[in-house]
Parts: sequence; structure tokens; C-alpha cells
Amino acid sequence: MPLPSPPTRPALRARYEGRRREVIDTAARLFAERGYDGTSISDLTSATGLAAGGLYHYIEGKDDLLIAICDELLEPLLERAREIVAAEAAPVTQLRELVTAWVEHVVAHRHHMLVFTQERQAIERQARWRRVRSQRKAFEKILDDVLARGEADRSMTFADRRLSLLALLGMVNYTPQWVRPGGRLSAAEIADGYCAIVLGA
Amino acid sequence: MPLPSPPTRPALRARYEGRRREVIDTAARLFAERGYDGTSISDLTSATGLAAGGLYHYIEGKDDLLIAICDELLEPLLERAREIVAAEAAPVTQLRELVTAWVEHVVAHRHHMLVFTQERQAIERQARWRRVRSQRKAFEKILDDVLARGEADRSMTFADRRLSLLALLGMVNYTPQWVRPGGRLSAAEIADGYCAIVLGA
DNA sequence: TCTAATTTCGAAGGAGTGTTCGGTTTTCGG
DNA sequence: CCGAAAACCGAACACTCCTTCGAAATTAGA
Repeated sequence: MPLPSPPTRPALRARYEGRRREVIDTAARLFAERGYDGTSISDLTSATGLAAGGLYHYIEGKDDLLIAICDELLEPLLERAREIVAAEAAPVTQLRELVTAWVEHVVAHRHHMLVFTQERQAIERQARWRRVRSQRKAFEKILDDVLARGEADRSMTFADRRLSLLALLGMVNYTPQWVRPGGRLSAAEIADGYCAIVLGA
Repeated sequence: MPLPSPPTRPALRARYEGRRREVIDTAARLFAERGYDGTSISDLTSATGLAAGGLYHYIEGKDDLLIAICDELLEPLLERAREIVAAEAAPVTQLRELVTAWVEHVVAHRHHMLVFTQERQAIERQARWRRVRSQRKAFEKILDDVLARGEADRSMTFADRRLSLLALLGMVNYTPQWVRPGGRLSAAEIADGYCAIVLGA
């Protein structure tokens, strides 16, 4: 199974990357709507305008799409999170920034996120998903560290820090199930609300 | 597609119901582990000990299993919730009782719950799931009413009640992803923690 | 014990799937 | 404008899967 060739000619390189992203985003939308297994290659061909053969120029296989979707979701988020905690700000400030960036990301990429949630069991179990799994864990560790620092300097108090972390994860991960673009609350407002709930403001 | 005949002889009635429940619970476990589409009928035959033909005595089809799993999950929970709010207790007390019953239920049937989460998109979309959908909505309405009563008599305060409800739904619905039987916290302790977070204690 | 209802079996059918591959069209670089 | 690289097509293939069905085995009740 040779990986489909990325072009060597420079002029086509950008086009290739762009079209690949188009394919991935379209797949994310369809997967979120109908489920991974509920979406056939034929569904993808009609949605992308590419024929089957054309599709396989940009992906290794159907399941490759799943990994690509999760990468596109987690990688930039993790990078942003690292930026935030690298800056030296008070833990409460960092938490607000983290949650805001996180909610905004999750809302903007809610299709990706729904796919991530749907296929979670497969992700946690299979070997090929190690990378995605470790990205998720790294992000959760960053969050936990901020909460720990806040608890240490008494700017935050938790009856059970671990449970508060899990509650926060639950809230944010559940958000894509109900947010609608142009809804009553903006992503930033939702994030503020979550912070207030977790910090007991 | 005639529904597989429930027996008329009384002595076999109980056996039939029991075996059907066995099949459903086994399916819930497998679906939770490998996903609905990742689980083949052949997987179900080896897990249940029944051959393909035997299986189809107890179910109408593979997707019938999904509905049965969700019914088994939501029906008793909804009934219990109605009992709790029927009794005349303070809103805060009712909320604690509701969340405790809910978390206990979710933890006890975490396989069912994981399936429910995984197949959520299909559930919300397709017509045949109307019943399950309305059960879910009814339960959420009960929760919202309790929060509203608490807000009305000033025993609870929310910056945004709707957001607090959604946050609570997120926390509890996410719980099956991380709880392990015999873990550090009991279901009741988790429920108490969630209540404290939502009520800002 | 006899029999009719019930349970179970397992091979066969039929539809749908993801992927491959040879060939054609389009595109870029010189 | 030419030639090679890249993009794309779509029919064919190999598979797996869910479901059906006629027959065999088991059971309960008279």
C-alpha cells in the first residue's frame, strides 16, 4: 500500500495540499452527519465531485481520513495551548484563555469534533491511533497542570480537582452536540460560562 | 418483515424475555467496545452462543438492537426521574436525587450509554428513533424544570440557566468515557461533585 | 409418551462495500 | 508548443455483511 504521491513540482504542491484539505473537510462533514460507516466512498465521490480513482490520489484509504480529521483537529489546538501556558500569566487567566481557545476551536470544527467523539472507542483501542491518543492526553495534561497551579497558589479551590477536570472535559466535549452557528451565545460567552461554573464564581 | 414471534405458552414467556435481554446486553457490550458497525452478526453469534438463525428469533434485525439498547437505558431512568419530581421536596434536594440516580444509572449501564453517545447522530436524524429522542427530551425537560424552580425560589443562582443545564448534561454524558467499576469515586460521590459544581457550592 | 409449539441450526442468497488499475485528460516547465 | 508529470476517470474485483429459510432438535403440556 504505497502512499499516494505528493507532487514534486512546486506549482502543484499547494494545489495538492488544498485539495486534500477540501477532501478531509468534506469527509468530516459527512462523517459527522451520517457516521463513519454510514458514509460510503460513493457518498464521498458525489460530495467532492471526484471519482473514486481521483479520491484515492489524496488519501491512502477510508480510515486514513479519520486520522487526518483528528490530526487537523488536535494539532493546532495543542499548539495554541502550549503557547498560552508558555506565557507567564496567572493560572486563572491561563485557564480562561485555554478554555476560550478550546471552545472556539471546538465550535469552529464541530464536525471534526463530532467525528472524534463518535469514533472515540476505536481511537482508544487501536494501535494506529497512538498519535491522536497522545495528543489528547497532552492537552488534558496541560489543563490539569493549570488547575494544579491555581490550586497551589490558592487562586482556585476544588473539592476534587480531578473531578473538576473531568467535568470540564465533559462540558466542552459535549458542546458540539448542541451549538449552532449564529446561536444565542458566542463561543467566548460559552467559554466564560464554563470557567465560572468550574471555578465556582 | 414480521416481528419474531413472542411465545404464547406462559412457561416459555419468561425464558424468552430473559434470553432477549441477554442478547441485548451482550450486544450493548460489544457495540460499546467495537462500535455498532464494527460488530458483525458473526461477532454476536460467538458472544451469545446462538447461531445466526437463532439470534433472529429474538430480534427483528441488527438495528432493532440499537433501539432496544436505548429503550433499556432511557425508560427506567425516565420513570425514576418522574418519581423523584412527583415527591414534594425542595428543588435542591430533587436535583441531588436526580443527578445521583442519573449518574448511578449511567455508570451501571455504561455500555448502553456509550452506544447511545456513539450513535447519537443517527438517533437525532432518523425517523424511527422518534421515541428514543422524545424520551431524551423529556428527561432534559425534567432537569430544566427543577433548575427553574430552584432559580425561582432563590435556592439556586445561575448566570445562564440554559448553559448550566447543558454543562450538566455534558458532565454526566461524558462520565462513561472514564469511569471504571471499583474506581476511586463512587457514583454517588461523582453525583455530589457534579451538583456542587453546577450549584457553585 | 405423544404432539404441537418453540428454539436452534447453518448454508445460501443478494446487496453493498472499499480498493485497484489501465487508460485518458489536464497541467506545468522548458 | 512539446513532453513528462500529475490529476482524474469508472468499470471490475474481491470481500464482507445481514438476512432468510427449510429442516432438525428441544421443550412444555395433556
